[in-house]
Amino acid sequence: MAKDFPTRAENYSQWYNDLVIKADLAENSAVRGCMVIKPYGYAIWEKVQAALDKMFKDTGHVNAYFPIFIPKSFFSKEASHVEGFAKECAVVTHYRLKNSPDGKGIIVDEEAKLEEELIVRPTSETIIWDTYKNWIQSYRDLPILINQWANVVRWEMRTRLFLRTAEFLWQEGHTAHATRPEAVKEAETMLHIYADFAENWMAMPVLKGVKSPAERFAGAVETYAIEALMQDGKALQAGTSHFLGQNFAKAFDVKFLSRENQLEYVWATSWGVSTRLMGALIMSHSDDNGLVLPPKLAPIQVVIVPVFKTPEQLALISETVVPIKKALESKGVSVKFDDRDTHKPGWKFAEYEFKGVPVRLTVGPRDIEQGTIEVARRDTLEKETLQIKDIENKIVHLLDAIQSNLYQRALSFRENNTFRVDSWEEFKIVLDTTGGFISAHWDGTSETEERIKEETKATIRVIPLNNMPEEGRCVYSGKPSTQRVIFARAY
RNA sequence: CGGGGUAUAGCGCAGCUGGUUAGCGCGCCUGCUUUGGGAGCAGGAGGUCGCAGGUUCGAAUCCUGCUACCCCGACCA
Repeated sequence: MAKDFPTRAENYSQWYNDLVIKADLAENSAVRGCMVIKPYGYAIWEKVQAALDKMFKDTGHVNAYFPIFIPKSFFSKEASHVEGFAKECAVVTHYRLKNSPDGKGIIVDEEAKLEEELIVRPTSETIIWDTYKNWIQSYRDLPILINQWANVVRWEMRTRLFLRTAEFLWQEGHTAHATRPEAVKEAETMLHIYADFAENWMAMPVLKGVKSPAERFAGAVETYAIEALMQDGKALQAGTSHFLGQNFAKAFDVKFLSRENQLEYVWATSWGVSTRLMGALIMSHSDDNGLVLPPKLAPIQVVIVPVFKTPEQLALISETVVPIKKALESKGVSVKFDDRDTHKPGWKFAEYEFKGVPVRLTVGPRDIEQGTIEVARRDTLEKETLQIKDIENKIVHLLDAIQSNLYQRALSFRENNTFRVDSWEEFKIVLDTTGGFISAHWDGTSETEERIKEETKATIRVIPLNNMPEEGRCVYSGKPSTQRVIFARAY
């Protein structure tokens, strides 16, 4: 048990906060609401980026970069978009500072006021569509399949490391298409890529679906989302993909001549995942002993801890261990051999366990004598002593086993915490006891959704894709319903 | 932006009904013994007590103003 670390049962929220800090992932900065992502946390993010970036490129997308500043006037061009973001924008109004007349410090030079204020991007649809206008004249210019990796700013009232910060890192894809079906298909393709990444890299099962109109992205015709269930029974929106229709094309006047020589508006999508995925990753697998990382995203997959008293012993151990390290690395496994003599083995065990390193190998004098090695896995905390022979292949298989065990564990947690509910009483009981996903009938109106939110803080997380039609009565209003939707309290 | 709270060593805190030299735990440094689950002992370094002003012989302690942060709401990827 890690010292000075709360259990999940004691206080889930504090457990999360402490974990992020003590596992050295991130910390609060001098700027309110903005985090410093520390090297270990950033290394995980880089793995996330690398995997996603490859998936995007494999599906024909290319990267580009657009400005961090957006002229204020751009924002007002799409009505629902501005309404959605206006309340959380950082605005640049001046471009120069000067020495304060009273000699104390430095002040804004009022003479250096911008003609037009600049918004620090909360998302880039507007600047990008203003740009696409110049790039698109013909159906031959389409599709445009661009992604950018960037930082964005949303001036949130209350922030939490990774889950909600005023500045965050993300990728945003912005595509332009000649036809509606092609754009819809793009939005769905990207949703499936996100789900694939969540499940196969993060080992995090997700529900795929569309958002209700009330939860839809500002400016979208349809918002697709992947939704994951955290260990405390709350839902987390892990990624969104939007079919934007022709809303932005109309707002920015982006038209093209079709094959039929018709002037038409362009169809659009946008899609994104953010550093919030880090929060999802942490809350999906970690335990009361600290972080638990799926091998595919762990910066260090295997750590080797030598047990030694003298430099001679360490040299002897190194002779055994260094070839193992090289053999593993040649199989694409990242290995750290921690031969520091400034920390004791017990300290290192605790340290790497807390940081979620999937596999730990321990080699000491006993092992050298007997040709063995101790293998400890982080997910189950099991230890066993194995013969060194063929250890590389055993480790590679173990990493795969850990990856799939984490997924299975998270999947059964979700299954055990998903409830089919048919009465309002039961609906409230589930929320007040276990939490989790609630599959219930909904009459399809925003009024009912709003009432449920007011009374229980639960919202519709997704209307699942490929939902089976089912006659029923709305769990709240009792009105006829044609399908079940997923409710939960959410982050 | 409403309601509550806090500010003292790198971190977490005590001291605060005015009174010596501001203390404790963790961490850090040195030495010796240790090293297979966060070692022990000894010694040591580290502070404009958030900022500005006031009361007083004397202020971390009392008063006023400011600032920052935290918690609970409203808002949210």
